[in-house]
Amino acid sequence: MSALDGLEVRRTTTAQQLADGLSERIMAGAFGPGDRLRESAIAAELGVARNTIREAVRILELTGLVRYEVNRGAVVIAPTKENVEALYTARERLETAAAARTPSSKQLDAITTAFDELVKATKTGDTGEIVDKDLVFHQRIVELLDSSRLDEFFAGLTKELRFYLTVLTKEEKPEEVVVEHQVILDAIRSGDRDKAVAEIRNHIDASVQRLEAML
Amino acid sequence: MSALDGLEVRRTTTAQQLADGLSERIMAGAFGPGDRLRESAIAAELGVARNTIREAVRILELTGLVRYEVNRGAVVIAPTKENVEALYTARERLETAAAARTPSSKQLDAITTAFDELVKATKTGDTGEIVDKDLVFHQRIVELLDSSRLDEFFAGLTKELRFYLTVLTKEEKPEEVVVEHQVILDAIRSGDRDKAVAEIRNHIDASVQRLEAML
DNA sequence: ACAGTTGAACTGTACTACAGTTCGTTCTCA
DNA sequence: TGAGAACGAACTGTAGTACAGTTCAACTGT
Repeated sequence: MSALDGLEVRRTTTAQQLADGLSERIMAGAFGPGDRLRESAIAAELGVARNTIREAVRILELTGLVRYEVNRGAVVIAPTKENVEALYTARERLETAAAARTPSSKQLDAITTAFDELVKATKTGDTGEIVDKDLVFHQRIVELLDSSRLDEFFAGLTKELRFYLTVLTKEEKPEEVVVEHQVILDAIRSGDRDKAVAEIRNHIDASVQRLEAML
Repeated sequence: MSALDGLEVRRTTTAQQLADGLSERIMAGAFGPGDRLRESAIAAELGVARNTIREAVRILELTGLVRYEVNRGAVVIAPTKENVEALYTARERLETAAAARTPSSKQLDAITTAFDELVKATKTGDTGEIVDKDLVFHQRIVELLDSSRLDEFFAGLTKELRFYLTVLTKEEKPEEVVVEHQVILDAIRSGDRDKAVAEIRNHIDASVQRLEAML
């Protein structure tokens, strides 16, 4: 801990801040899936130049929240059946591969802590908070793979996942959320790798099915 | 097969074309790793506006070839020890997870075909060609995961890998390349999943070690 | 109903301008 | 002579304007 900790002066660009802001708004539902992001409108509203908005949107593309279509600009990704399936399949492959590995004690701690925070969040009843902690829990699982690149990739998926997870979580009782994750945590802690993999597969399959039922 | 197949008019933007062009040049070594991409210079040379170059470079960032640093612009990724390790670790996790799955006969065919093409390429002696086919072979393995999102992610890694692989391939006899891959193919075809995983791990470990020896 | 036309809205790209950063070089003073 | 300050060129980040080409929905005439 240095005396200068946290003293950091704007190590970021306007475009990056815009990207963050837009990202939040999109997830908050200000733009529905499939909507176009109109550059001039946004630029005018936020008081920045259009090219800056364009850069921000390129950053959003990087995080997977929007896709570019030629001459139509940026479009918010839509939760088609195919998208959801592709997303959850990738998740399943990563998490099960992760669960098949032997965790270090540090990693085990991290997962346990994440679970505790999830439990705490369910008590507040704040959906956003629950979703956040839910995602962190799964991120910690993926970290068992010991691969920074895959961690980053999963973090990208996470942004999209939050979309869907928010919907799911609103439909579900907090206790259920806790139980589902408790099972996974227990399986991992028990050292029974096959069980852990199976439980994760379960959890994800169930989510996909509930999601698709809604679409 | 429609009568209109292949009839497609410029379904792409200048920025995209620039990104493709720059991408090629970077891989051909026109820019060394760690070099900065100077916007005005490139814009002037190619006769396009600076903001268009900026967009092109953002696309390059998307494919992972460059990274942005605030107030320094785009920098070609450098092959530090950490980078190489992170890249190859991700590769190893994906490919071994893939090899642990049971291939469909179609997937098996695809891998076999990829191998045959690799063999053919080694006979031409053209390094670029060999590297291409090598990468395709591994891409086919990853496709065993049945996840389009992971396929795309791996394709991204591939762009970076080509860098390193070109170096490695130049140092290696074509017959060795064939043998190394033959072993993997055989293991997969034999249905012995553990062996397949082990051989892949082997192959990748060997590559990393040779690479790091060079750095 | 429907093919064709039109026009507004918007994207893709170019050009200009300037403040703020970075970084190598020169200058300064001990 | 050498550490550090000051300078300046080169470049990035952002703003703003302009315009050609595309999309799309409304309008038109048949």
